[in-house]
Amino acid sequence: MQDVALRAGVSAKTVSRVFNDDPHVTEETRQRVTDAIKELNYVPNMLARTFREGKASVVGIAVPDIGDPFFAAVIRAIDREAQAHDMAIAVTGLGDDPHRERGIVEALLRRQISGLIIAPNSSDQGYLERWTSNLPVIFIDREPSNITADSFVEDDLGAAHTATTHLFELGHRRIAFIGDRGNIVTSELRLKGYRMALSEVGLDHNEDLIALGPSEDAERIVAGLLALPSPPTAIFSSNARTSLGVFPALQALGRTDVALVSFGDFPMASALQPSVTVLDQDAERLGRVAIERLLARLRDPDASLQQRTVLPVELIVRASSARITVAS
Amino acid sequence: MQDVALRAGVSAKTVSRVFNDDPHVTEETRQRVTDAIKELNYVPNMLARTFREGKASVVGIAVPDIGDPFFAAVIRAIDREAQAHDMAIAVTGLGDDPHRERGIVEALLRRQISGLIIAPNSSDQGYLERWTSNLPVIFIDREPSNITADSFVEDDLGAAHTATTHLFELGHRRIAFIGDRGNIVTSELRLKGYRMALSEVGLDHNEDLIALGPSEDAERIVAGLLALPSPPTAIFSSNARTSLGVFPALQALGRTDVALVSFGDFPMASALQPSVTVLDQDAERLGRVAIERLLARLRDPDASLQQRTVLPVELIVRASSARITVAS
DNA sequence: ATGAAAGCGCTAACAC
DNA sequence: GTGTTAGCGCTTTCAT
Repeated sequence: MQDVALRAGVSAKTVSRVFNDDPHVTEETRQRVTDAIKELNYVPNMLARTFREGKASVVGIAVPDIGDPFFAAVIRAIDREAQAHDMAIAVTGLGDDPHRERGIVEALLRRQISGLIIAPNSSDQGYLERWTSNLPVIFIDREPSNITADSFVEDDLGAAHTATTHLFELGHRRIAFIGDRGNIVTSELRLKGYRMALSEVGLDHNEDLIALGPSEDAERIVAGLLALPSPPTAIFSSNARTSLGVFPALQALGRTDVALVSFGDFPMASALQPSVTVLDQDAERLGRVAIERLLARLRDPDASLQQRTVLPVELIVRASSARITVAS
Repeated sequence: MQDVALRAGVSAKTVSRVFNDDPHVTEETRQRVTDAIKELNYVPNMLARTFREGKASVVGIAVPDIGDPFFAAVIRAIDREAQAHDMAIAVTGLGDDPHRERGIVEALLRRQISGLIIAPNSSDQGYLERWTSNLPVIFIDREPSNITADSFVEDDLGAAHTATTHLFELGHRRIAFIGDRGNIVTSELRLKGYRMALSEVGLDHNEDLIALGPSEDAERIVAGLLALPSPPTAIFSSNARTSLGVFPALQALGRTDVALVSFGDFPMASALQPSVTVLDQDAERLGRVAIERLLARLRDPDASLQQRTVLPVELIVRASSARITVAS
């Protein structure tokens, strides 16, 4: 910058002014500076600027798995909006181990990001307390624990309830629940919705029909369920990751007659045979509302906004839960 | 930091030393400082540190579409490795318009990132010239244009050739090519491989069988192809995005008898009926080699490493290109 | 309209 | 083993 100033015969401050479109610069001076910038190929050092400002214009994003189509879509939506506001996004995958969450997230926070959007993995975000005073934190997909912050979550309990009831109404009486460990609290809510629905219609809780395990084990889990003395006639797969394993497993076993509902849409769900009934979460919208709230908090940290927002989840009925005859 | 120093009765530099595990500190002093840090809840300002160093320990990643399962997987692989090296990743989506590439990428570069991994969209990266002198830039998925840099690309031409030949050997004589505009150069290479294969076996180039258009239009495109006087008996879909549209389109038309090969694997490809033959690109590996090269360049900018690496693409034959009778 | 000085938080270089 | 000084590139404040 000094070089530019020298070359243009002005002070560093004037160069700075030109860059920031400060109106208090003569057109002529501006021109001289602009030329010098061109000639020297000068590029302002963003790092110095953000350092000075004490905040990087970067939105931090932490999700369990960047590769998950759902989160990938969320990230894309956030990126789009961030770009429009000259902000960058720093993304980090939390991975499977809840104990690593804190370390990974704090590594991000140390970078003085201007805000954080997080889909947490662990069941305690108390560690964020010390950061939230000067940093907007928005929770998505999952409620925060041991801390208050803005959150946008799906109606896990309600949607699971809807799906389970849907299967019951089709005549199913033995409905299995398959979950993984990707996101413990969310899974629990969905399990709760499932249980609640069964209770309401007076179906016994049959714990054998509840199978939790890593999504890679889907095939084994499905096989186990179907080998039960009283096998399920329907499966509620509690997230898209498991569904990606459950469907092929059913297919491999030649048991596509077993009804299936997936919590979370996934690519090709409608093209499979049978097409798969899903609870659609609308990742795009989730990302959008999260970044919008983040920007709103940045503008006015103390604005009184509804803290907890539950986004509706839509049941898209397809062939995998068609009204078919159910063996009793 | 001053506060901590004061409280511990030492100088700022000593605090810095403690943080950086400088061995030249008495155990006792170290303890006092550590205590003070705890008490004051002091968190070192990453921004100041990186500013001082002149480089942010951030890997920039620019891809056409963050939501694309392929790129999402690449990003995940990079993130994993970056985390292990205490680096963050700043991701940005290039979008559909090649003209916006430069602006979006330079916005990233201005942040003094320590390296860039880019899957470019436009056909001219000359604008990167001025940056490459102090910044390692790694191209993935696509060769750079008008600039030399490390690159890791798939064997687009060869794989397209393989797929086309594969279809020919199954007896197909009218093989359509469907492409989109997501990544122009890559598409062209694949088209070239397709044409080359057809030439070699002495098949006329029938331009009617080559359909380019946005992947959202897949249904219309497929319908158009099948409505030709001499419709294709096989389709080569030149990327996963289009395949995601082509398959459902074929299904909707009740024409799953038309053979299909997809350049790029996609979720559920093996569970569809018929399961879809794909050219698998191994996103995971691509991300890994890219970040590894980036780190190598960071360590030694002038190391002599093979600049252009072509990664093999594997043809995974499934039912959609089974040896079936082909109407002539 | 422009400039001079000071400082953001940190650390390398050099004392002591 | 510890402290002092200086400066990274920029912008805010206050002069001029």
